[in-house]
Amino acid sequence: MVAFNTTSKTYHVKGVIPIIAIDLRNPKPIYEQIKDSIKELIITGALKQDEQLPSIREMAQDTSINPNTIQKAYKDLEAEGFIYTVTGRGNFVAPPPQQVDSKRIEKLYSILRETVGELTYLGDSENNIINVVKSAISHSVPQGGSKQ
Amino acid sequence: MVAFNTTSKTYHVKGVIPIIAIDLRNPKPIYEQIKDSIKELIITGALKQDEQLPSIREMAQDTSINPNTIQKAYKDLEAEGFIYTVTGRGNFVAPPPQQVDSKRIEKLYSILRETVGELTYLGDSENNIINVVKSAISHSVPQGGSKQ
DNA sequence: ATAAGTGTACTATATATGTTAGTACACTTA
DNA sequence: TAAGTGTACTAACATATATAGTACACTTAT
Repeated sequence: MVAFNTTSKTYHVKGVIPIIAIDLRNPKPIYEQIKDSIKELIITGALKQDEQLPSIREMAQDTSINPNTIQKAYKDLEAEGFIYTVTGRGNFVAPPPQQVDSKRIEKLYSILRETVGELTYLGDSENNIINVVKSAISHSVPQGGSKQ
Repeated sequence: MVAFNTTSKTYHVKGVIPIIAIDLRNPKPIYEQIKDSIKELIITGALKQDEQLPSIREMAQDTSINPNTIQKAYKDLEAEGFIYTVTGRGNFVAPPPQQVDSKRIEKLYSILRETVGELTYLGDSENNIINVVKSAISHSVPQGGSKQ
């Protein structure tokens, strides 16, 4: 279920989906790496609504990451609406957002502009950029719909 | 030349261009905010090649930010190729990159995919996203060319 | 009721990062 | 020589990150 060396670990859900890729050399905090991994699995539809996530203790055991660190990741994800938590039962994938979160969207637009601006400055072409964007859109799951 | 309250400052270059918007409430480190501001001015063409940036001491004075923090921002920007430094003279806007930095581009693609993925998940439309992207491209300065 | 498995809430400790403060030195320009 | 550059340190402090350990509340199944 788990494979790792000194610096990186890959953790699987249901024995199949690689849910987490942790790189201890990566300056990004571990709890952020966990958040990013789970967000991506939800966004791409690899984890479906109401599906149960590994428990804090289980994931901590299997990855040798401290339970407090896992808990922080889950707490953040719940605050951001990606998962919901039921005490005594566990953590589950939240339904896709029904309300438009304009604040978050503006924040993401800001990141988008920065990223695209630098890509253009580095000499990347509009075609290349648009292709990456369209591919990312087609691999995401909007409004709880299915994909591909 | 400077306007600020307790939590945010705006610093100007040549008395006109707002070069830096620092928000002390922002969890993003100050030196990162400085880097982002200067990168954006270079990418959008507001600062031109070989143009001199404010000296470390001057900017530190005017913003009440510690010189060490400014220095860190400049050092990073030089390492990333956005500016060049001449001891005894100052910091200047570097020429646009001639070599393709595939590693950086892949990193930016990764950020792009994450951002676009979440936007799609939040229910934003392909049209909206593409429009933001195209607008960002048109406001950037590729290959040292002029703009608009 | 009990046991096992959940999440939650603490305290404490160690380490890394960010920021400020101060000093000294080398280089450039006038 | 003086003034203005960048550079390189040390020191101190605050905050963030991660681990360790403990205790408690809730849920499910027995």
